[in-house]
Amino acid sequence: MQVYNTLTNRKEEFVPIEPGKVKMYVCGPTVYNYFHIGNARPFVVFDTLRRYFKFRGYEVKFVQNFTDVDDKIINKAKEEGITAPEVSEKYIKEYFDDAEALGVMKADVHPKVSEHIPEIIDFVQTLIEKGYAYEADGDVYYSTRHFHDYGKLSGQNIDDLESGARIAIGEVKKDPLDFALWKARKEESEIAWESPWGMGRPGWHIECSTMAKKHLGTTIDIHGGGQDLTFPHHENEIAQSEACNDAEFAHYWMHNGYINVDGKKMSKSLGNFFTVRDIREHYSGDVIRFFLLSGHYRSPINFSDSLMEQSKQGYERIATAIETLEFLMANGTDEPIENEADKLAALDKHKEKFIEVMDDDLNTADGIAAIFELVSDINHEVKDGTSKFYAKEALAKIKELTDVLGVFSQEDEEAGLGDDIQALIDERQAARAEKNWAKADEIRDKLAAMGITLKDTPQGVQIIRN
RNA sequence: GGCGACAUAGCCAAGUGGUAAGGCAGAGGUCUGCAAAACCUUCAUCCCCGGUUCAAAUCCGGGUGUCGCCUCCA
Repeated sequence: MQVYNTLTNRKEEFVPIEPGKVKMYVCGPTVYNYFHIGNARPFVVFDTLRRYFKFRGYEVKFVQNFTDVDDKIINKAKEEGITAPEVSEKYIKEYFDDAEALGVMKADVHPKVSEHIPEIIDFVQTLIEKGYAYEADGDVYYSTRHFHDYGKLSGQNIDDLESGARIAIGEVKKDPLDFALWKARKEESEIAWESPWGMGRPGWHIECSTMAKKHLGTTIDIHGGGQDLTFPHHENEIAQSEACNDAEFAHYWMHNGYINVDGKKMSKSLGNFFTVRDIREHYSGDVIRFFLLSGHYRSPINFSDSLMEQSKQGYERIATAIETLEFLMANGTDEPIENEADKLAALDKHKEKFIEVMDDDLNTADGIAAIFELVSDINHEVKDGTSKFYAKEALAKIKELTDVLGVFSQEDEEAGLGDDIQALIDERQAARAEKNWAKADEIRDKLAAMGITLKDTPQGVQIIRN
């Protein structure tokens, strides 16, 4: 498999550290709010990568952190008059709610900063001992210039960076490029832990270095995140981890592109963001996921109502095919259709195509196209009805691929039809038999208003719940 | 100022040297009591200019435009 590596700015053949195994670390959310669709992109993209690796036979250990100690959380707690842990707990719960809707699987480990303070302190201590960090008034800073590889990920030259860097008020850094590993507590009310440097809390970057090391070891295969984390966050992680561990931190750095609104990056500060929670009011998590995978993960994608609508329509095309096959599994013929086995075997070319394009740096846009072509071939066959067996096998072929993308994989509970609804359907069938079209249509409209769509097929009435 | 990305049909989006995937929308048709779904047909020469090549959307050079990172940010 080829993967685009930000470290080298090109696609590279993926070679795992341990054959057959992949160790992945993906930066997770700071839990102070519902996440927006821009935040959702890396969750979905790297979940898809994880699923694809599994599909290809790898054993994957996937770690995604929760940043539950942070200025934004502290501020939110102040605003709402509750404690910081209360804020983070709430939004961790909300994260799982939205993530589940998006088909994002739970990580093998979801480490929290608050549960790794001793490890973080040890990590910082080691950096101080090795001369990469220094304490100043209860803060601890990383001496960026001591790390000779600084800038290797983002392609920045340390001297060019210098001119843009600033020392904020209250900071006591020796160099503008130095960044905080540990921050001294400013107010009594702030959440803080004891440390060799007094009461305080970890800086942002140190947590990922520490938690990745603890749960995945000193060198990992893939580190993922949004493009905006490349600098400074990931650059700093490299500086910390490689200085501390004397080992390469990650072999492959993968970054997803942004979600744009009217051509501009969606961000909290611009206020042009849409939370997944809100979008879910109008579109299912599955459709949102389908939308996110409709372009290549490194390309920016626009978000808008009409684009969501387009994605939904495309999604429906696959959904309809699945529904029809499920219907035919019960209502198709028992007799095999002509050349059934050959026709099923011929469908495998789409799976081969799917693998070919997904192997090329996770080209989900092409992967979806392969599924569309598979659906198209199946629809062609289904046009005149098929056997139950064909329907079952064809459905399995679609599901095998959609499962990798993480769509159509959630079991929708098969709630039985209410007696009243079944009665209406029976009544309509009777009306149709009498050619009482007015009455039949009236009942169909009535059911439609209740969210039940009826399709009159040669195999009988197909009932679709919306 | 430094670093980087992108520009393909009405819309979305693959394709990075051999003559434009796929989806949405639109138009016409088949099927259907009507519908829905499906199926068939139809719908681009790839921002501009120059170059390399037998051959370029794809490589090189120059423009133009859009966006991003360099500050919290997925």
